[in-house]
Formats: sequence, structure tokens, C-alpha cells
Amino acid sequence: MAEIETKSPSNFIKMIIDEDLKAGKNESRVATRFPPEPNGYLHIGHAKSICLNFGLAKEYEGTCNLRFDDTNPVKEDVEYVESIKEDVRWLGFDWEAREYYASDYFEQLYHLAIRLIKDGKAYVDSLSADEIREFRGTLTEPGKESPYRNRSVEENLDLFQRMRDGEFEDGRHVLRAKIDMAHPNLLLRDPTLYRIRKTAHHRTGDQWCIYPMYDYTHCISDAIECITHSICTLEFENNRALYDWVLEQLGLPCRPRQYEFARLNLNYTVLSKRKLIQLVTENRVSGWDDPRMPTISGLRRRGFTPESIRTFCERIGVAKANSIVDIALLEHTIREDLNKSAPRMMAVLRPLKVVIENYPEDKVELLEAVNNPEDPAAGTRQVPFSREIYIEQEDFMEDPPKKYFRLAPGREVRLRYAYFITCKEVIKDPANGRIVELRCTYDPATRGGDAPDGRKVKATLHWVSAAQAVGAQVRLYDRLFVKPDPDEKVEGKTFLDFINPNSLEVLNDCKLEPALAQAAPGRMFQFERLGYFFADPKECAAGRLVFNRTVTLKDSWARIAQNG
RNA sequence: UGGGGGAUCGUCUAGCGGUAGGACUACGGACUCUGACUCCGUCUGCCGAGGUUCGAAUCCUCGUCCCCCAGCCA
Repeated sequence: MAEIETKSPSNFIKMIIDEDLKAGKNESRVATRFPPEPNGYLHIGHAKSICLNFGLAKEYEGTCNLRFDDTNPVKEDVEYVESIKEDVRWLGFDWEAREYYASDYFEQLYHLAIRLIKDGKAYVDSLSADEIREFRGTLTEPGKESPYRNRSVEENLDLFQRMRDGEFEDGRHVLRAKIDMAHPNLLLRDPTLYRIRKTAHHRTGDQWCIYPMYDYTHCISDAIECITHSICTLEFENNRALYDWVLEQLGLPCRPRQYEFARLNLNYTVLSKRKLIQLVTENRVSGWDDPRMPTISGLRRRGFTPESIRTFCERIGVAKANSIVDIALLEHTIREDLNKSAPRMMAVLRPLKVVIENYPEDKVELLEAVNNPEDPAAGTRQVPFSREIYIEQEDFMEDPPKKYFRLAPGREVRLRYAYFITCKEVIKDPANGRIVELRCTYDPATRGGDAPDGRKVKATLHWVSAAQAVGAQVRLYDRLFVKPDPDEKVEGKTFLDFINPNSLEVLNDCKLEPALAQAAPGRMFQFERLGYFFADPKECAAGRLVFNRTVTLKDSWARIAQNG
């Protein structure tokens, strides 16, 4: 794998780090962390955070920990931690031995909570969830203090111990920080620190029945790991006050700081865990790794490379303004990467038979084709040519518009690496009038693709020799939603109503040049003039070829045809 | 009507008192045995109004609009 670029554009976080370093903070260390909750699969938005956190560590010669924020057993699962590790690794990042879990800190967290209780900074509340909500007040009105707020330290200690011991049912009590029920920041109105959950945890089993909340856990985990810059997304800006409050009460040796950046939004897709889960559980897609999904596993299955995703994350930048990135940029970075590396092949997706009348019946000749014009080292290969070939249906028009310069009756075009051919006759199915075959002639003098007399031809078509062609299934993927913003508010509709009905088209009668018969699962190819295609890692096999279209080539003819 | 944040080309994003730059997109053109790639070129931008200054995207004032917060989710 190529070395990951260490130089990337500046951003406000780097400026903060530069200042910290100049001021000699944190013993000149830079320590970040990527802290996913294992309750879903990672998506392209997480890739932004991963590239940011690991990228910063690399650039400043620091460290980036992988830490699972696993404080809510009812939503989390090992399946997710495994997929997350696989995805981070696949993206090209290495957390070495620094694989941590918030659940590893449960004991420390518990003892720190006892300290808060002893300091009079936390108390056990016995209000119900509904009552707590009522007591919290509103955005404009202060809250009211719980009648349990002034329990004695001894009573709090006793109750908290019994909470841990499993004496109470879920919801019976919670541990709360004692801050200020009138605070304008609602998060500081005595936030919940611990709740009772008699649920087995995917790592700690039934060892615990009380679990710490995010705000309490995250900052302490950062401090335990001596993180210097704790980077999260904008919606946590309000939480920073609580992050700081907890750390200030505890006075731990390390004092991390939280900074927030804008999460990634992409048009024509959704990036919320809830919606992604819904797409999977309602079978709107085939799974988390459906090639239409914006998940890392989906992108991987689609044929995106780690390099292209990293480049994308670098190009979008890091800032504090909410924004929606055009998916065209993602498509650009994958084309850019694959153009350099993908071997070119010829494949006919929607075959139209062409018989070359003046070509000998059983002659088969091998023509030399360039494997990758962008990479001379990729060499050449031999492609068989014969009397009967297939071309793309859309490469022929009986009555072409002015700007169309592919094959048409009486017109001459070039078959790539082969000969010039001229269309002499169109054969139709008498039953329905559909074109079923073309009768053409070739010019033997144009072998290899050039005319000795110097005459030019407007178009070059890809083709496959019929007798040697190998069959394949090709899946044409397109954007999952028809609206740039699937969440746009429309009366009586949800994002599910905007799923693109044509986001997947399966073609079962594709004809590929014989070299593709050996295509190994997981390999990328450019099918000339069509796009980049990925031999499906799970389903492609020697006897049954299956390709996923990653992205089309840019197609200026499509634009002309559409705009008239 | 509380608090916390944010506004720069169509879209992302630089800029840190001294010529508003880059990328993507779009549109022209050159090249071409991929209507690809590449290369040239063009279009469009500082949320608004005042103020400070020789000079303001940047500093000040007042507005406007957008986002986040009332989980025992993260």
C-alpha cells in the first residue's frame, strides 16, 4: 500500500495544535483518539473523523488511540466492534497496541464517582425519568431542584453502592452531578452520571448493572489516556462545559481539551446511524455492505479504494460551518485514483451482434491492446477478433442526431485496436421491429486501427469477439436517493420515499473479453468507455463472473444527448 | 423570549489590516485509437448596514439568516 500522505491542508485544529506546541503545552505531545460507539457500521462521515484524528497524530508524530465508547450495552454489540476495526485498518490506519474500551475504565469511573459523592458534587436521585424531565425546566425557564438533591453523603454512598449491587430495578435511581438547576445550558442542570441497566454488556458481561453516561465517561477516558486534543463534532459544543466541569472537579493528572468540527454531510445520501440501520433492517438494501450504502464496507464493496477516500477527506477540509459536500467530489477522487491504476479491458454490457460479412468465416486473429495508457509498465495483451462480434447497443443508432458520431447505417467507425468497419445493413426482428443484428464490412488495410491512406473516423468503439466472449453479471449502481437532500421535508413523505428506484440495475447477459475470465475477486478494472468495475469480492468466481460498477467514466456525450 | 456555535464562487475550503486563492461542478477550446485522461481558457463569491483606517473578508457596532441543546443515547 502506498505511503499515506503526511502533508495535508491546514485547518483551525492544526492552528490550535501549533499554538499549543509553541506554548509548550502537554509536554509537546499530540495525542488524539477515534472514539466510535460500537452500535453500527462506520460510514464516510466517520472516515472524515478517522482521517482527521489519525492524520493529526501522524503529522505531529503523536499517537491516535482507537477507543470504543461502549457505555450503553442495550445498543452495542461485538459485531460492530469487529467491523469498525476492519474498516479503520482497511482505510490504512494503525492504532498499534492502543485499542481501548471505555468499559475497561468502569472500575475507575465508579471510584471517581464515589469521590464526587464524597465531595458533595454528586447525589443519587430517585425521581422517575418523567419527573426528571419535568424538573429540568425549559430553554427559557429554570429547572427545579429534586427533593433528593440534598441527601447526605452517607445516604448517597449507601444508595450508590446498592445500585451497583443490583438491589434496584432499572430506572429506580440515577446518580446525578450537583451543578445548577437554573443553568442556561441545560446540560449543566444536574446531568445524569449513572443509570441502572440490568443488561449484559458485550465485554463486561453481567459484571455491572449500572453504566456511566457519555458525558461523564468520555472526558475521564480522555484524561486516563492522556489525550491532548479531543476532537468531536459540532453537536457536542454544549457538552464541552460539562466535559470541563467533570475534569475540573476531579483534577486528574492529564487535562485534555475538546474541540469541535463540522461533521460531513453528503448530498444524495443519508449519514445518520438511525437511517442507515433502517435501510438495512427494512431490507431497502442488501445489508451494511450493499454497494449503494455510504458505509465504509459498502464503499469497499462498491470498489472504492482507501486512497480515494483519504484523498476525499483531505479535499473537503475541516471547519466549523455546517456544510453539504457534493458527492461529485467523491466520484472525482475515485476516478482520479483508478485512472492511474486500473487495467483497461473491453466489456459489452448490452450486446448487439455484428457480423463482418467480408471477414473469413473461421478466422480468429489476435490483436494487441494496451493495458493502461497511464502506465506503460502495465504492458499489453492479446485480444481475439473474428467475424462475429458484439458491440454496445447504444453505440449504434439507425437515425442518429447531428452530434452522434458512433455507428449508423453507411457510417464507418473504428473498432478499438482492430479495424475500421462500415455498417451495411440493419437486421430487425420482424415480430417487434427491434434491431437484432448489424451486417458490416471491414477494411483489412486498417488492421490495428489506423488507415494507411490517412482517413479519419469520428468514433472508436469497444467490442468483444462473440466466440471467445465470457459471460458475466454486471451490476450498475447509481446514487441511492433521487433528491440531493433525502431529508427534505415533504408532506407525508420520509427519506424512504426518495430512494432511487434505479439505484441498482442488474445485467445478466454481458460479454467480456476472455482475459477477464481470470479476474480475481477484489480486482479493479476500467471497462473502456464505460467506467470502473470491481470484481465482487464475495460473489465473483471463475465460473460465474460478477462485477460491480464503482463509477462511470465522465461522459460528455450523455450530457449532449440530455441537453439536446 | 435562554444558552452555545456558524455565515467567503453553484458546492467545499484558504485568508489572520495590504492584489480574494485552490479544489469540485458547469461552460468553451486543444489533444485523442476510450466523447475517458491531460492541457488551456471562461463564468460566478466576502450575509446586510454603519463605523475605525491611507487601506477591512479580516477590527468595532447594530441587524439578518442558519445549526445545536429540554435522553436514564452517543
